[in-house]
Amino acid sequence: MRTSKYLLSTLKETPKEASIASHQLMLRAGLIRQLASGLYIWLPTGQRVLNKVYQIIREEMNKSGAIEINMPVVQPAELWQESGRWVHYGPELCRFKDRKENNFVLGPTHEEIVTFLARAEIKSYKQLPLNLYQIQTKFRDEVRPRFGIMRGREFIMKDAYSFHLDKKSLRDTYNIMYETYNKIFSRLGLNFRPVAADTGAIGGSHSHEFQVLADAGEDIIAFSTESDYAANIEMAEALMPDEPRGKATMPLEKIATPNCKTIDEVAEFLKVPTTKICKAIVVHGENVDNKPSLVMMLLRGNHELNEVKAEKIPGIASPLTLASDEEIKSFTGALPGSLGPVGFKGRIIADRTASTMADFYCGANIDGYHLSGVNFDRDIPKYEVMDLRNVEEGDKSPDGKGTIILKHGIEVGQVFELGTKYSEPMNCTVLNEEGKTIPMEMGCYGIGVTRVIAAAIEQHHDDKGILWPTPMAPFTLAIVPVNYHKSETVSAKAEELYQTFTNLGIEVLLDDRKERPGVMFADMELIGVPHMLTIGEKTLVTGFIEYTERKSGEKIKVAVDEVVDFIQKKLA
RNA sequence: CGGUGAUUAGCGCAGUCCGGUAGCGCAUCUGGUUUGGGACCAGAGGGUCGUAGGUUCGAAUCCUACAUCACCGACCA
Repeated sequence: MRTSKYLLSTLKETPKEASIASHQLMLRAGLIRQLASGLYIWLPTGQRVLNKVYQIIREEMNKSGAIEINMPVVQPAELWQESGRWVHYGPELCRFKDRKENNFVLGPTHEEIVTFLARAEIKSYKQLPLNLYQIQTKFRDEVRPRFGIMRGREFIMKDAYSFHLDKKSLRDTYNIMYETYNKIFSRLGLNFRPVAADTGAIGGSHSHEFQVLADAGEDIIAFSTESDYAANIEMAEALMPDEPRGKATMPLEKIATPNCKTIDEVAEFLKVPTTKICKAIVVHGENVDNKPSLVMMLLRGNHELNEVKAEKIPGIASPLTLASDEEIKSFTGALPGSLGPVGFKGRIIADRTASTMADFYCGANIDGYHLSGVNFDRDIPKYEVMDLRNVEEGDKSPDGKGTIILKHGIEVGQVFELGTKYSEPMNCTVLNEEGKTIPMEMGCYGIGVTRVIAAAIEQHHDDKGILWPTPMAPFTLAIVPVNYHKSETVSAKAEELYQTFTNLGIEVLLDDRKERPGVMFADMELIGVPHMLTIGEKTLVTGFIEYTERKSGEKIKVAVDEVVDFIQKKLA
């Protein structure tokens, strides 16, 4: 490719809307342009990177035995009604009507469609197992799209769906996909970790996420200092503290805490640490007489409620819903800020750590008052104990080995065992060896293709621009001729090398613009071409061409007639 | 969904308080000089000032509504 015939579209200045490195660099290097919130156009350089990622994913997916298909973005609502997600998915699912007033959705994922396909095409266990994949556009109407391509509304995903006669076969394919994902992300040059994960809106039982470690990541991953334990914080179990609960020594007393709403305010006012205060959160439980019952969750003052854990508790409304001020007032007599378990008439669930507190402080269920000297059993006769909180750094690792450390991660892939979550309601069945009709076991496996690119840049950049891992780079070699338009020697050599390398199948970008060298160097570095040859008349007459490695910035003088060998060795 | 802020040339911004010919830097185009790290000189083109109303002789500027975009927050009791 020649820059003169290409759309380079680099920017000298950083657009103001971009706050993280990958977003800034993707705009500056001319990979993407924003069309509207969460919607992006892929420019030629970005498209080349996408193609690289597609290629690697296809190679590894095909090697794993998966078969490529393509399903529509626009999907009929009926299938979503069958699976139950028409009601359950929420406003992220973009719905619309066609001219005949039929309901449709823009596919945020494709379980319904692939299940429709499987139930029509697969009749016998002899056709199983089968793993189908596609690389295709998804639309999710995110509440808050941000960080450029990292959380867009429209994005490209590789999604695979596998079908099985039994759970063992499903687990086999799950393990194959787990290994395939390890291979794909390794080939892409990412520093990543597979971690135990929640199944979220997709549903199912067993799941891992593939997380690229980067400070800009929106997820938090819990690792053990000693073992290979790794889990999304949503899933990481907080163990029961080793130290048993202390004895009750203080009497229960009511104390005025005017204008103290938050734990911090109460702690400040009473001059006690937040670890001595009990936090009460009231959420919706099961419906009673068509009205939600209220459930109080208790946490130690410095801990955070883990919504995923809370939502999974039987009898808790899903999605997790906080009770409104009015509901709380009419049930307890007080507003949030003064709530506590003593005298609370509903179900009470205490976090494991909270359950070991003694002589603690909590809201009195009277506005402006708290209680001191509160103790379980004595003052709170009936309560359950469960794991409700987020783990924190320094907690004991759930596998008993070492302690927890937390890191930010960008989720680039996830693998699920779905079981029969879709096949059962959608009647996707097969005849087994005994001729009996049974629902197929299903797995699903996704890679955020566009997000992979943002994640790679987060991990690989410097103050000059992107440092692509070679397999992802839009071009492998840049040729920068100095005075291309003046010096016949320079232009002849540049053209000759351009032809030679192109014929060798190397992706070369020849910068034949009428620009000063500084401009060309800056652009090649910004878009992150891993290898660069600078062709200048001065070095040429002394028999050398200068090679620069993007990553290290190291410059090497290479004899003119050795340059082709030199580059080939570099790329080997 | 809540909070904050923004919207003026392709990009980054000034002008708005105090109404009176729409500006600056970069980018673009032309000519010239330059050519190993984002050059210089001279000239040129490019704007429904987010949209719709209103006030006024006159609105980028004042008022009202709406839209779009960004950032922060969403477990706080």
